Amino acid sequence: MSTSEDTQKLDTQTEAFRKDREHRKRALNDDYLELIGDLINETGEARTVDIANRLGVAQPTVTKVIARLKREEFVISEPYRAIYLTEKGKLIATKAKHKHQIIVSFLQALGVEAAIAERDAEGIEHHVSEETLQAFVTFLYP
Amino acid sequence: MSTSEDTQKLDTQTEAFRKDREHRKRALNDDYLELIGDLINETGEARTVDIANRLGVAQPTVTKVIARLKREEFVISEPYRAIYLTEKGKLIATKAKHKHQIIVSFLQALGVEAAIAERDAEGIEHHVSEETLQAFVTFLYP
DNA sequence: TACATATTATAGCAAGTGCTATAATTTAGA
DNA sequence: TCTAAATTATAGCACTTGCTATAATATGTA
Repeated sequence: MSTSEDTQKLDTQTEAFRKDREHRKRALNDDYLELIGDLINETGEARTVDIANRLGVAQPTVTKVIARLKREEFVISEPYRAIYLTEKGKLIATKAKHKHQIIVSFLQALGVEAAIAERDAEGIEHHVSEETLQAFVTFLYP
Repeated sequence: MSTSEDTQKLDTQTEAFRKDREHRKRALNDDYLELIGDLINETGEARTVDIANRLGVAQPTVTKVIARLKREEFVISEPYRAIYLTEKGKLIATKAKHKHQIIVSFLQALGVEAAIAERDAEGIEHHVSEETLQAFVTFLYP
Protein backbone atom coordinates (compact mmCIF):
# COMPACT_ATOMS: atom_id res chain seq x y z
CA MET A 1 0.00 0.00 0.00
CA SER A 2 1.37 3.42 -0.96
CA THR A 3 1.96 6.30 1.43
CA SER A 4 -0.90 8.33 0.00
CA GLU A 5 -3.22 5.38 0.40
CA ASP A 6 -2.03 5.05 3.99
CA THR A 7 -2.84 8.68 4.56
CA GLN A 8 -6.19 8.25 2.91
CA LYS A 9 -6.97 5.31 5.15
CA LEU A 10 -5.91 7.29 8.20
CA ASP A 11 -8.15 10.19 7.25
CA THR A 12 -11.07 7.88 6.59
CA GLN A 13 -10.64 6.16 9.93
CA THR A 14 -10.16 9.36 11.89
CA GLU A 15 -13.22 10.80 10.20
CA ALA A 16 -15.14 7.66 11.13
CA PHE A 17 -14.17 8.14 14.78
CA ARG A 18 -15.20 11.79 14.67
CA LYS A 19 -18.57 10.95 13.15
CA ASP A 20 -19.05 8.25 15.73
CA ARG A 21 -18.51 10.73 18.56
CA GLU A 22 -21.06 13.06 16.98
CA HIS A 23 -23.55 10.23 16.67
CA ARG A 24 -23.07 9.23 20.29
CA LYS A 25 -24.01 12.75 21.30
CA ARG A 26 -27.14 12.74 19.17
CA ALA A 27 -28.14 9.23 20.18
CA LEU A 28 -29.56 10.29 23.52
CA ASN A 29 -31.50 13.16 21.97
CA ASP A 30 -32.99 10.79 19.42
CA ASP A 31 -33.98 8.31 22.10
CA TYR A 32 -35.68 10.94 24.22
CA LEU A 33 -37.43 12.70 21.36
CA GLU A 34 -38.65 9.49 19.75
CA LEU A 35 -39.93 8.25 23.09
CA ILE A 36 -41.64 11.54 23.88
CA GLY A 37 -43.32 11.33 20.48
CA ASP A 38 -44.52 7.81 21.23
CA LEU A 39 -45.90 8.81 24.61
CA ILE A 40 -47.74 11.78 23.13
CA ASN A 41 -49.26 9.55 20.49
CA GLU A 42 -50.30 6.98 23.05
CA THR A 43 -51.51 9.18 25.90
CA GLY A 44 -51.61 12.74 24.61
CA GLU A 45 -48.64 13.88 26.70
CA ALA A 46 -45.18 12.83 27.85
CA ARG A 47 -44.68 12.79 31.60
CA THR A 48 -41.30 12.67 33.29
CA VAL A 49 -42.19 9.58 35.27
CA ASP A 50 -43.21 7.63 32.16
CA ILE A 51 -40.06 8.59 30.30
CA ALA A 52 -37.99 7.48 33.28
CA ASN A 53 -39.81 4.15 33.46
CA ARG A 54 -39.44 3.34 29.79
CA LEU A 55 -35.80 4.31 29.65
CA GLY A 56 -35.10 2.48 32.91
CA VAL A 57 -33.48 5.56 34.43
CA ALA A 58 -34.05 7.64 37.57
CA GLN A 59 -36.47 10.51 37.39
CA PRO A 60 -33.99 13.32 38.18
CA THR A 61 -31.87 12.10 35.29
CA VAL A 62 -34.80 12.63 32.96
CA THR A 63 -35.52 16.06 34.41
CA LYS A 64 -31.95 17.11 33.76
CA VAL A 65 -31.89 15.89 30.17
CA ILE A 66 -35.25 17.51 29.49
CA ALA A 67 -33.86 20.79 30.78
CA ARG A 68 -31.13 20.57 28.16
CA LEU A 69 -33.56 19.58 25.41
CA LYS A 70 -35.61 22.61 26.41
CA ARG A 71 -32.55 24.87 26.23
CA GLU A 72 -31.85 23.50 22.78
CA GLU A 73 -35.50 24.03 21.79
CA PHE A 74 -36.39 20.44 21.05
CA VAL A 75 -39.16 20.38 23.65
CA ILE A 76 -41.49 22.70 25.55
CA SER A 77 -42.67 22.33 29.13
CA GLU A 78 -43.79 24.34 32.11
CA PRO A 79 -42.65 23.39 35.62
CA TYR A 80 -44.56 20.41 37.02
CA ARG A 81 -46.24 19.92 33.65
CA ALA A 82 -45.89 17.39 30.85
CA ILE A 83 -43.40 17.67 28.01
CA TYR A 84 -44.25 18.40 24.39
CA LEU A 85 -42.21 18.50 21.20
CA THR A 86 -41.39 21.65 19.25
CA GLU A 87 -41.51 21.46 15.45
CA LYS A 88 -37.75 20.96 15.54
CA GLY A 89 -38.22 18.13 18.02
CA LYS A 90 -41.05 16.56 16.05
CA LEU A 91 -38.90 16.41 12.95
CA ILE A 92 -36.17 14.48 14.72
CA ALA A 93 -38.65 12.22 16.50
CA THR A 94 -40.35 11.33 13.23
CA LYS A 95 -37.12 10.66 11.40
CA ALA A 96 -35.81 8.56 14.26
CA LYS A 97 -38.97 6.48 14.43
CA HIS A 98 -38.92 5.92 10.69
CA LYS A 99 -35.30 4.84 10.74
CA HIS A 100 -35.93 2.59 13.72
CA GLN A 101 -38.78 0.80 11.98
CA ILE A 102 -36.81 0.21 8.80
CA ILE A 103 -33.92 -1.25 10.73
CA VAL A 104 -36.13 -3.58 12.76
CA SER A 105 -37.81 -4.78 9.56
CA PHE A 106 -34.48 -5.21 7.85
CA LEU A 107 -33.00 -7.27 10.67
CA GLN A 108 -36.09 -9.44 10.84
CA ALA A 109 -35.96 -9.96 7.09
CA LEU A 110 -32.43 -11.23 7.58
CA GLY A 111 -33.76 -13.80 10.02
CA VAL A 112 -33.03 -12.06 13.31
CA GLU A 113 -35.59 -12.74 16.02
CA ALA A 114 -38.04 -9.92 16.85
CA ALA A 115 -36.87 -9.12 20.39
CA ILE A 116 -33.22 -9.14 19.36
CA ALA A 117 -33.95 -7.06 16.27
CA GLU A 118 -35.60 -4.53 18.57
CA ARG A 119 -32.65 -4.44 20.95
CA ASP A 120 -30.02 -4.14 18.23
CA ALA A 121 -31.99 -1.54 16.31
CA GLU A 122 -32.07 0.63 19.41
CA GLY A 123 -28.31 0.90 19.28
CA ILE A 124 -27.68 0.66 15.55
CA GLU A 125 -30.15 3.30 14.39
CA HIS A 126 -28.03 6.18 15.60
CA HIS A 127 -25.11 5.14 13.43
CA VAL A 128 -26.72 4.24 10.13
CA SER A 129 -26.13 6.76 7.35
CA GLU A 130 -28.75 7.69 4.76
CA GLU A 131 -26.87 5.64 2.18
CA THR A 132 -26.88 2.52 4.31
CA LEU A 133 -30.52 3.02 5.26
CA GLN A 134 -31.30 3.23 1.56
CA ALA A 135 -29.46 -0.04 1.00
CA PHE A 136 -31.65 -1.60 3.70
CA VAL A 137 -34.79 -0.30 2.01
CA THR A 138 -33.63 -1.62 -1.35
CA PHE A 139 -33.05 -5.00 0.20
CA LEU A 140 -36.52 -4.97 1.75
CA TYR A 141 -38.36 -3.69 -1.33
CA PRO A 142 -36.21 -4.54 -4.35
CA MET B 1 -53.13 -5.50 22.11
CA SER B 2 -53.57 -6.99 25.57
CA THR B 3 -52.20 -5.54 28.78
CA SER B 4 -49.68 -8.34 29.18
CA GLU B 5 -48.46 -7.74 25.66
CA ASP B 6 -48.13 -4.05 26.47
CA THR B 7 -46.09 -4.93 29.52
CA GLN B 8 -44.00 -7.28 27.45
CA LYS B 9 -43.35 -4.55 24.92
CA LEU B 10 -42.42 -2.13 27.67
CA ASP B 11 -39.98 -4.57 29.20
CA THR B 12 -38.43 -5.29 25.83
CA GLN B 13 -38.00 -1.62 25.07
CA THR B 14 -36.64 -0.74 28.49
CA GLU B 15 -34.24 -3.65 28.25
CA ALA B 16 -33.17 -2.37 24.83
CA PHE B 17 -32.40 1.05 26.30
CA ARG B 18 -30.44 -0.54 29.15
CA LYS B 19 -28.40 -2.64 26.76
CA ASP B 20 -27.79 0.39 24.60
CA ARG B 21 -26.36 2.32 27.56
CA GLU B 22 -24.08 -0.62 28.35
CA HIS B 23 -22.92 -0.76 24.75
CA ARG B 24 -22.18 2.94 24.70
CA LYS B 25 -19.90 2.45 27.67
CA ARG B 26 -18.06 -0.42 26.04
CA ALA B 27 -17.86 1.29 22.67
CA LEU B 28 -14.97 3.53 23.69
CA ASN B 29 -13.08 0.62 25.20
CA ASP B 30 -13.52 -1.37 22.01
CA ASP B 31 -12.32 1.53 19.89
CA TYR B 32 -9.20 2.06 21.96
CA LEU B 33 -8.34 -1.62 22.31
CA GLU B 34 -8.89 -2.39 18.66
CA LEU B 35 -6.79 0.60 17.65
CA ILE B 36 -4.02 -0.31 20.08
CA GLY B 37 -4.01 -3.79 18.59
CA ASP B 38 -3.72 -2.35 15.09
CA LEU B 39 -0.86 -0.08 16.07
CA ILE B 40 1.01 -2.92 17.74
CA ASN B 41 0.58 -5.05 14.64
CA GLU B 42 1.77 -2.24 12.39
CA THR B 43 4.62 -0.78 14.40
CA GLY B 44 5.26 -3.11 17.33
CA GLU B 45 3.88 -0.69 19.91
CA ALA B 46 1.04 1.73 20.56
CA ARG B 47 2.11 5.26 21.42
CA THR B 48 -0.16 7.86 22.98
CA VAL B 49 0.51 10.35 20.23
CA ASP B 50 -0.45 7.89 17.49
CA ILE B 51 -3.65 6.88 19.24
CA ALA B 52 -4.55 10.55 19.62
CA ASN B 53 -3.90 11.23 15.93
CA ARG B 54 -5.96 8.32 14.68
CA LEU B 55 -8.87 9.02 16.97
CA GLY B 56 -8.69 12.73 16.21
CA VAL B 57 -8.55 13.60 19.89
CA ALA B 58 -6.16 15.57 22.13
CA GLN B 59 -3.28 13.71 23.71
CA PRO B 60 -4.28 14.27 27.36
CA THR B 61 -7.66 12.76 26.58
CA VAL B 62 -5.90 9.59 25.46
CA THR B 63 -3.68 9.55 28.53
CA LYS B 64 -6.72 9.76 30.76
CA VAL B 65 -8.61 6.97 29.03
CA ILE B 66 -5.50 4.79 29.02
CA ALA B 67 -5.22 5.31 32.77
CA ARG B 68 -8.70 3.90 33.16
CA LEU B 69 -8.02 1.00 30.78
CA LYS B 70 -4.95 0.27 32.89
CA ARG B 71 -6.98 0.34 36.11
CA GLU B 72 -9.40 -2.07 34.51
CA GLU B 73 -6.49 -4.27 33.37
CA PHE B 74 -7.07 -4.06 29.65
CA VAL B 75 -3.63 -2.58 28.97
CA ILE B 76 -0.17 -2.34 30.49
CA SER B 77 2.19 0.61 30.36
CA GLU B 78 4.99 2.28 32.27
CA PRO B 79 5.15 6.08 32.52
CA TYR B 80 6.49 7.69 29.34
CA ARG B 81 6.42 4.32 27.60
CA ALA B 82 4.23 2.75 24.94
CA ILE B 83 0.99 0.89 25.66
CA TYR B 84 0.47 -2.86 25.32
CA LEU B 85 -2.56 -5.12 25.62
CA THR B 86 -3.12 -7.61 28.42
CA GLU B 87 -4.63 -10.98 27.50
CA LYS B 88 -7.98 -9.58 28.55
CA GLY B 89 -7.39 -6.60 26.28
CA LYS B 90 -6.20 -8.73 23.38
CA LEU B 91 -9.37 -10.79 23.52
CA ILE B 92 -11.57 -7.74 23.19
CA ALA B 93 -9.38 -6.19 20.51
CA THR B 94 -9.50 -9.35 18.43
CA LYS B 95 -13.23 -9.78 18.76
CA ALA B 96 -13.83 -6.13 17.93
CA LYS B 97 -11.66 -6.27 14.83
CA HIS B 98 -13.37 -9.44 13.65
CA LYS B 99 -16.80 -7.93 14.13
CA HIS B 100 -15.73 -4.73 12.41
CA GLN B 101 -14.51 -6.57 9.34
CA ILE B 102 -17.67 -8.64 9.01
CA ILE B 103 -19.83 -5.55 9.21
CA VAL B 104 -17.81 -3.67 6.62
CA SER B 105 -17.99 -6.66 4.26
CA PHE B 106 -21.69 -7.03 4.88
CA LEU B 107 -22.47 -3.39 4.17
CA GLN B 108 -20.38 -3.47 1.01
CA ALA B 109 -22.15 -6.64 -0.10
CA LEU B 110 -25.41 -4.70 0.28
CA GLY B 111 -24.03 -2.09 -2.10
CA VAL B 112 -22.82 0.52 0.37
CA GLU B 113 -19.72 2.39 -0.76
CA ALA B 114 -16.44 1.48 0.95
CA ALA B 115 -15.78 4.75 2.80
CA ILE B 116 -19.35 4.94 4.04
CA ALA B 117 -19.33 1.29 5.04
CA GLU B 118 -16.22 2.01 7.08
CA ARG B 119 -17.80 5.03 8.79
CA ASP B 120 -21.07 3.29 9.58
CA ALA B 121 -19.35 0.14 10.77
CA GLU B 122 -17.36 2.17 13.28
CA GLY B 123 -20.59 3.12 14.99
CA ILE B 124 -22.70 0.05 14.32
CA GLU B 125 -20.23 -2.58 15.48
CA HIS B 126 -20.71 -1.79 19.15
CA HIS B 127 -24.42 -2.52 18.99
CA VAL B 128 -24.63 -5.68 16.92
CA SER B 129 -25.48 -8.81 18.89
CA GLU B 130 -23.98 -12.22 18.19
CA GLU B 131 -27.25 -13.30 16.63
CA THR B 132 -27.34 -10.39 14.23
CA LEU B 133 -23.68 -10.81 13.39
CA GLN B 134 -24.41 -14.43 12.59
CA ALA B 135 -27.22 -13.32 10.27
CA PHE B 136 -24.72 -11.06 8.49
CA VAL B 137 -22.30 -13.96 8.09
CA THR B 138 -25.03 -16.18 6.74
CA PHE B 139 -25.93 -13.51 4.23
CA LEU B 140 -22.30 -13.22 3.14
CA TYR B 141 -21.58 -16.93 3.00
CA PRO B 142 -24.91 -18.71 2.52
C1' DT C 1 27.82 15.05 25.98
C1' DA C 2 24.52 18.65 25.67
C1' DC C 3 20.89 20.81 23.75
C1' DA C 4 16.67 21.10 20.86
C1' DT C 5 12.70 18.49 19.69
C1' DA C 6 9.24 15.21 20.51
C1' DT C 7 6.52 12.85 23.62
C1' DT C 8 4.05 12.00 27.89
C1' DA C 9 2.11 13.51 32.42
C1' DT C 10 -0.38 16.63 35.25
C1' DA C 11 -3.46 20.39 36.59
C1' DG C 12 -7.57 22.39 36.07
C1' DC C 13 -11.74 23.60 33.49
C1' DA C 14 -16.44 22.58 31.19
C1' DA C 15 -20.19 19.80 30.17
C1' DG C 16 -22.67 15.59 30.27
C1' DT C 17 -25.11 11.42 32.30
C1' DG C 18 -26.10 8.82 36.19
C1' DC C 19 -27.41 8.30 41.22
C1' DT C 20 -29.82 9.25 46.12
C1' DA C 21 -32.08 12.21 49.27
C1' DT C 22 -35.27 15.58 49.91
C1' DA C 23 -38.20 19.73 48.99
C1' DA C 24 -42.02 21.66 46.33
C1' DT C 25 -46.10 21.07 43.87
C1' DT C 26 -49.97 18.75 41.83
C1' DT C 27 -53.56 15.25 41.84
C1' DA C 28 -56.84 12.30 43.74
C1' DG C 29 -59.69 10.34 47.38
C1' DA C 30 -62.08 10.43 51.87
C1' DT D 1 -62.28 20.78 51.44
C1' DC D 2 -58.25 18.80 53.16
C1' DT D 3 -55.10 15.43 53.51
C1' DA D 4 -52.35 11.55 51.55
C1' DA D 5 -50.21 9.93 47.52
C1' DA D 6 -48.02 10.79 43.31
C1' DT D 7 -45.21 13.59 40.65
C1' DT D 8 -41.68 16.99 39.63
C1' DA D 9 -37.74 20.01 41.01
C1' DT D 10 -33.50 20.78 43.30
C1' DA D 11 -29.10 19.86 45.65
C1' DG D 12 -25.16 17.53 45.67
C1' DC D 13 -22.37 13.50 44.76
C1' DA D 14 -19.40 10.41 41.50
C1' DC D 15 -17.55 9.48 37.19
C1' DT D 16 -16.53 10.17 32.28
C1' DT D 17 -14.90 12.39 28.05
C1' DG D 18 -13.31 16.38 26.07
C1' DC D 19 -10.22 20.65 26.07
C1' DT D 20 -5.83 23.96 26.86
C1' DA D 21 -1.71 25.15 29.17
C1' DT D 22 2.29 23.64 31.08
C1' DA D 23 5.65 20.58 33.48
C1' DA D 24 8.44 16.41 33.24
C1' DT D 25 10.78 13.05 30.72
C1' DA D 26 12.74 10.80 26.65
C1' DT D 27 14.91 10.91 22.10
C1' DG D 28 17.77 12.31 18.44
C1' DT D 29 21.37 15.14 16.68
C1' DA D 30 25.18 18.42 16.49
